[in-house]
Amino acid sequence: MIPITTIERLANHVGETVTLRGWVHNKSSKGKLHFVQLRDGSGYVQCVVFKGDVSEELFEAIGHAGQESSLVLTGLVKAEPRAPGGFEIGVKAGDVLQKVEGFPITPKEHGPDFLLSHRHLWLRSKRPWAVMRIRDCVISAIRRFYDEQGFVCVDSPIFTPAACEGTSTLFEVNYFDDEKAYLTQSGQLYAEATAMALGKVYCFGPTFRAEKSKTRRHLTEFWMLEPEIAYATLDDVMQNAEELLCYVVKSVLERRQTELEVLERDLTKLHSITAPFPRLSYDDAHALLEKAAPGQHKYGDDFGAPDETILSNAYDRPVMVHRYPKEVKAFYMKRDAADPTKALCVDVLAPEGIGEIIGGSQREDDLELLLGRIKEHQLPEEAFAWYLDLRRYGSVPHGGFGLGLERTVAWICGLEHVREASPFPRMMYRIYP
RNA sequence: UCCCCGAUAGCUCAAUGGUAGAGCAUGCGGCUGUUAACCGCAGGGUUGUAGGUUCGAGCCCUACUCGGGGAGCCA
Repeated sequence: MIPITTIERLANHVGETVTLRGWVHNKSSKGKLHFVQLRDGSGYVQCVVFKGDVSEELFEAIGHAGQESSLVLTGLVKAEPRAPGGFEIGVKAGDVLQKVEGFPITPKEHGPDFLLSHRHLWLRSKRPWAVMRIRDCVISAIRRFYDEQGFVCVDSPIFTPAACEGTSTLFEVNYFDDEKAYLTQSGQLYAEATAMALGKVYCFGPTFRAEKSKTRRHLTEFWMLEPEIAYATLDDVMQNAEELLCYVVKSVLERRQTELEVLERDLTKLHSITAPFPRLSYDDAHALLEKAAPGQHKYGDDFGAPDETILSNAYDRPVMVHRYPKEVKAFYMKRDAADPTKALCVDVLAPEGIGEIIGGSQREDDLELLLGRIKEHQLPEEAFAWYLDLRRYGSVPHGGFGLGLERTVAWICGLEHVREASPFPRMMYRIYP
């Protein structure tokens, strides 16, 4: 009985005859010899078909099988230095399930519009393959990290009755009677409720922003991880974020080396991601900017994209900027007792121009102060009644953060644009496929 | 919402206002070590849409549509 295996596991089968099931990634023929670059989802391997080794029919069929033809091949696994990847299959038998002609995505250059319109097929290319496998590794590392620390995954709802922060543009859903509903823009408020119930929690799910943003850092729909920790201070939140990022990067380096090579990622940049990350107060960050680009940043304003670029380029690892002026931050953030003009918040800026990958804070835990802010921001008080209950019954210091999955993956993979970090990216002018 | 850029063969692009081209892909043929193979032959076009200027528009002008990059805002 010939074992069926995957390309990923070929190293365990050298010298054996195995069966692989996959697709033609590329092919070049040299008379009585076909080189088939086979892909099966787990990897890529070269299969060599000599005319004398297989039936006349199979040799002909493989000769006419274009890119993405589906086929099953059986052959001897050899270590072969001349082959890409180091292994090669000496094909003895097989079957072409479907012969394909004219697969649109050829091994040549393509523009972003064409590729995005063919995303369902583009995913079969090597780059997306590597990115999706790293994305998966990031997700599982995140879950493992929190699982090991005793966090409970409790997901927040996607439909919400009101805006979380009251500022962003939301997607309206017309379904619920007599009441407007929206797609969530953050699961945080609900995570605060579950943190009061279960202690240490996180939610991890899709998030929607209807902002008319058109940059390489923006998606209309993206995945966000939001841990929330009861009895945590801002320092605890920063430490947790730092540990998480180190754990995730280490995990990718250990488990996805081949994929990082496919992406030609500079590994030294990932190896330097170790604790401690630089911690910079807003005031220090402003001073740094004044020195680097005098007059560019106005004290009191939030940092713009050019400011963030300067700040992140100053370090070889993510930089944590904390204690922003309260005016530029959300209503639910607690004030710094040492300086009431500042909020106890932190933004983590990834290196290499990806920008903010984490935004977090210690939350306001005082009922009266929180109520005052809701009024100040002219938010609908009724919609926040349940949220205020959390400060009415056993309020404690607590905090958490939100991590943008696609931005994190884009940073780790060294991608130009976050859209490549999403299997089917949704953007302002793109909903297909 | 604002600023900048683009749209020509399936793809990536070229074409001084004067016969619309190349490479790749596709099909057929050749080749026993290819790595985006190579060689030969073949098919492939309402130049995004609508209007205008001109003897003549892929090229100049106007509007629109679609897309890309960036700003603001954010993860």
